[in-house]
Amino acid sequence: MPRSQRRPALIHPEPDEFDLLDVLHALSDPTRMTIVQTLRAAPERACGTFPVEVAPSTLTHHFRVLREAGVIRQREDGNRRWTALRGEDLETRFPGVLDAIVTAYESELTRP
Amino acid sequence: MPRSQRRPALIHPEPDEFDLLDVLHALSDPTRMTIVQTLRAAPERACGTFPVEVAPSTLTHHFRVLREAGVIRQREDGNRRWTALRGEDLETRFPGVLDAIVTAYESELTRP
DNA sequence: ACCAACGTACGATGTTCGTCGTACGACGAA
DNA sequence: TTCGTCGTACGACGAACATCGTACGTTGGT
Repeated sequence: MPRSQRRPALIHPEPDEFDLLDVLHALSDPTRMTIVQTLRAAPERACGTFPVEVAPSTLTHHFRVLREAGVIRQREDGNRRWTALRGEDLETRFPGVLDAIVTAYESELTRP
Repeated sequence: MPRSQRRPALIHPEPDEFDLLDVLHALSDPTRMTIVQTLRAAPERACGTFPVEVAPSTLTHHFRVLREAGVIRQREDGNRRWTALRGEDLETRFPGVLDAIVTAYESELTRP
C-alpha cells in the first residue's frame, strides 16, 4: 500500500486560502528563499537535492512552512518527495509578487 | 536645544544596505503592513495617527523594525515624529516589490 | 513655572521560530 | 528478507519576536 494512503495527505491550501503575510513570512528566511530560487530554475526537485546546508529535519520544517503558505507543492513518488513551485497559483492570487521578490533576491545576491 | 542634537540620530540605512529578507520580514506583520498601507495614501503622518490598536510602546517597536529595514523614514519635528514611506528608495533597490505587495495586500483585504 | 501631550527606553512575559538529534516508517535494491 | 536510503515526526533548546506597563525626557501651551 503506497505511502499516500497510509499517511495523512499533504496540506495544500487553495489559492483562495492564501494569506499574503504568511507568504511573506515564508520568503523572509534565507534557506527558504534559496529553495524557491532553486525551484524557479528546475521545475521539480527531490528534497535532498537543494543547495542548502541544514539538517534533514530542518529542511522538512522549511518545506512545511512553504507548503502551508502555498508557495510550493509536494507530491509523493515512491521513496522520494518531489517539490515544485506553485508559481501560477501565486500569480493568480498575488499578481507580480513572487516574480518581483525572486528577481530582487537574485539581483541582491549578485551585487554586494 | 532640539531633540535631534541630544539624542542619537535615527538609523536610516542607505538603499545599498537594504536587505530584501529584512524587508519581507518587516512586511510580514499585520500591524506593520497596516502602517505601510496607510502611508501609501498619506505622504507623511504622525506616529499616533495610525489605525492600529496596539500600545504606544509596541508601535515604537514596529516603527523601528520598518525603519531599520529601510521601509519608512522618520524625522523629528518638535514633539512629533513624522513617518513617511521610502517608496522611491525601495523602488530603486527592489523594483516592483513594494507595489506588488501592497497591491496584493489591499486586494486581499477587500476579498475575504 | 507648571503641566499635559507625544513618543521612547527599558524590563518583563509568553509565544513563535530555526535548529538539531534521535527514532521511526516506507520504499527500493541486493 | 535484509539492508541502506529518503524523508518525517517528535522533543528539546536557545534566540528572536510581539506585546505590554512603567518610568522618563522633550516639547508646547497655559
